[in-house]
Amino acid sequence: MENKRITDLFAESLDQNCDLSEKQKAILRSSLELFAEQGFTKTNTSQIAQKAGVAEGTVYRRFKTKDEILAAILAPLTGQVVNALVEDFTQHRFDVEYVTLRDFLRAVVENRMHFVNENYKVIKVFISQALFQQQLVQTLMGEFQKALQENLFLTLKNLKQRELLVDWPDPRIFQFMAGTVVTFLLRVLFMGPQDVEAEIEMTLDFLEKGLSPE
Amino acid sequence: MENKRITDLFAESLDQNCDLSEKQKAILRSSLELFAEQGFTKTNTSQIAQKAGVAEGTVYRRFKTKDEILAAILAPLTGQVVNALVEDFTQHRFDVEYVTLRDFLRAVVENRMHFVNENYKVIKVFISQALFQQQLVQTLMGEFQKALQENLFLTLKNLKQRELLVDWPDPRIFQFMAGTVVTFLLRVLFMGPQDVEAEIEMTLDFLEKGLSPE
Amino acid sequence: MENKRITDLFAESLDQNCDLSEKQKAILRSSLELFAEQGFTKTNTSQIAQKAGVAEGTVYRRFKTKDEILAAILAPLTGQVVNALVEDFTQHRFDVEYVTLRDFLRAVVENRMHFVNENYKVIKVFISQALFQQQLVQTLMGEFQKALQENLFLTLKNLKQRELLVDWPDPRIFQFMAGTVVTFLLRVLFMGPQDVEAEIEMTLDFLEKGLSPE
Amino acid sequence: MENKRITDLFAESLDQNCDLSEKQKAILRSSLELFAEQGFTKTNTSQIAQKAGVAEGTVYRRFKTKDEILAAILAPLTGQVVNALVEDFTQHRFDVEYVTLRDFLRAVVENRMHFVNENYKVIKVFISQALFQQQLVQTLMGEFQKALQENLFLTLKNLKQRELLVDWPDPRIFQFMAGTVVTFLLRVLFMGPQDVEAEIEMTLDFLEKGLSPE
DNA sequence: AATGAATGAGTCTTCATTCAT
DNA sequence: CATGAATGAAGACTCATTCAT
Repeated sequence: MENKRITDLFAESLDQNCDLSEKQKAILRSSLELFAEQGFTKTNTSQIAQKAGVAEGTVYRRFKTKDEILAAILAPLTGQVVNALVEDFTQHRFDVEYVTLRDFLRAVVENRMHFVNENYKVIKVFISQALFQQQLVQTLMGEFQKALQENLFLTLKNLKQRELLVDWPDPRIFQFMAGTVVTFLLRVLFMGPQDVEAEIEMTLDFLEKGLSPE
Repeated sequence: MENKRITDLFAESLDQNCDLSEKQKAILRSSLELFAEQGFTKTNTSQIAQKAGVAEGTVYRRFKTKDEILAAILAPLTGQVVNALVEDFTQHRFDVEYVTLRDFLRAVVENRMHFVNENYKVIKVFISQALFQQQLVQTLMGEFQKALQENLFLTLKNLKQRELLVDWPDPRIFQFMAGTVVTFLLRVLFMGPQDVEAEIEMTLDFLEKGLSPE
Repeated sequence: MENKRITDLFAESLDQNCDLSEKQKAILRSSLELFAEQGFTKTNTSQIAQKAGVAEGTVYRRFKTKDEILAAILAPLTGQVVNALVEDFTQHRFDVEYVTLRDFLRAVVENRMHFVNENYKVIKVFISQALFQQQLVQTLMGEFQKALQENLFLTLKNLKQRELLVDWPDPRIFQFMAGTVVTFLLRVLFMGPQDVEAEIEMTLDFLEKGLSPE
Repeated sequence: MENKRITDLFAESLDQNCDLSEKQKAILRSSLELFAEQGFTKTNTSQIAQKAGVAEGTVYRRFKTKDEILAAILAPLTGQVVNALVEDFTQHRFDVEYVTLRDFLRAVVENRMHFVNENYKVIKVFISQALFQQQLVQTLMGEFQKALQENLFLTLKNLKQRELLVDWPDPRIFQFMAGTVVTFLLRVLFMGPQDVEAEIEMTLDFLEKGLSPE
């Protein structure tokens, strides 16, 4: 299922990365924990080494600098994940799968909420860094825009043609959908994982109402 | 206008604070600038002093620690601002001013967008701190909840009674409205100030549609 | 009486010093308090100013440096006081006054104990400085030796001639007498002023026994 | 010989402390040297590092703060030493060893003079700190009192029974003996190590005379 | 004369990074 | 490969001293 593909991003990403030894994986896992808990700058390399159960020198065998650890953690986000995130909308399935607008909205929003729930630590670290590094956002957004164009927007076009969706510009529609996920993200970031099931129906009520054709 | 009350928070806060000398204000201004640009930990006190045009020791005359500078910058946010942010909705005006749902939504959303546009630097610094300091969010949210209860939710009740607003729980309605502002905020944070006028009407279209009575 | 002359050295010294304004005296008084409480290096000029009730700049009007304050406090010790300390033994009085060895010992020891009791703060500051400044001790000892030669040792000679005192070298006799005062001083330094009357008789018992002719 | 047990405290303490590396011992040695020469506050960490031949950061690997270095230097004084200092007087030996009062006095005073001579730097640092930290004295004195009660005072009792010692209260007798050592200490502190042999006999003459039974 | 804000050299301390073992 | 002691550059903070008002 596509659900699988986009959840638990970090653990999977570690497992797939075969050129990392067990210790090196431990280092990244520990780093993520600490960065998410205290922030990047407040975390020092001795804490990382200790939590990973290795010597401080060992950290520097694979990662030449502390920044390289951060990069290794954020890499999946800017790499394969963006694709996974929009991959749901490949043309071949929307006719069959999205019979109603709500079906479509549910697929998109629910999946992203789960993604947020399961990867909020990486996201937290990413955001804290992106706030002060324009380039991080640029890169991610560039990838994202392209992927949106080639996938989500095609689906939107299809829905509009079938008169299941209001006839507004694609970016605007995307923005409103994203808004509900972002709101959910904020709650997760500041209060920990939330119950998706408890949120999803009311969110769909609102989006369906706001995005139905006039 | 109430518009004035909630915009350009930091500048106003500096002006009103009479127990700050010109140099001390310069220090806070420079600090905000640098914190928003590079983050708190990446900014060192010599940069602050240099940018403010004072000696490093001068920074420490008024502010005993670097953290105290940060606190002085964030103080207005958790203090007067929360109240100002919800103060607009005092009972005595909604009958007169908010003839339609769109009137109400416009007042709320437009004002918040302007606020975001003009104070995004303080907000950026606040968020970067709040990500790793639960307490900051707790405090702000505590204040915010109370203020919402006593102001916005009363207005919502009134609108529902007049059948101008869908009959959903107050927090859910607030969440959707906030979602659009938060989305706007993200754009401002990562790409700088945006054009409110260009955004507002389409946002209102969406909210009005999604929040009208069934 | 000579008792008066050597007690409460510091206050008297301040009063006699007519070229000091009231504020300047307050500065010295506060400094002594603080130096005796926390030590010289742990006391900063702002504390001195605050305790004296003046501005920090005022401190530097009369005293060019912090060290100069210290010097002004210790000056009496190396100046007039040494003389006062040995002045008791001027030749013209010992025949009359010191009928017995115990009379003599009592005069010397009791007076010094009172002196210690009433000036222990200055002494404390002096010792803490002298520990790391050979020169301070050199100066004081130089003065002291000379004064001893010209006064105390003459008395000792007289006592020996009258066969009231053991026939040991003068410096050795002085050393034993001083030893009892030094022991008293230590108690005062570390535990605050002591009861002289409670100590004096037993001390005299010991000294009289140890210094009587064989 | 018991002589060994109480002399050259600091060097012995370093050697016995196996959890200190050579560099760490060098740091403590250099620190003691500098503290004794200039005082604690006037000595900075870069001086310590330089004198020890290590980098400044190395100082802070083992000792978290500058104060911790001081504590590490003074630790032996308040710990093992007090016991060693009074341990000489265990009951089983005084009958045999101290045939005369002078034997006893010689053992006590001579040993302490040697101790003072060989450890005056630590003592100097201790005193400079104790002057402004009551607690240091409290701790040391508490230990000392107890040890005196259980050792020295027993010996005094025995000597009195054998009518070799004047029948005065124990603390008073101790005070007079200590007085001669303290006087010796002062000379060492302010003028460097002294010749014990040259002092001891005349000191014993005096003490023996002053403390013999009437 | 008095003030107290301003100064900046100097201190303690941290921590990313290196390297001999 | 792994270790962890060693490094030293850099940062937060202090405080004696100056000077315009």
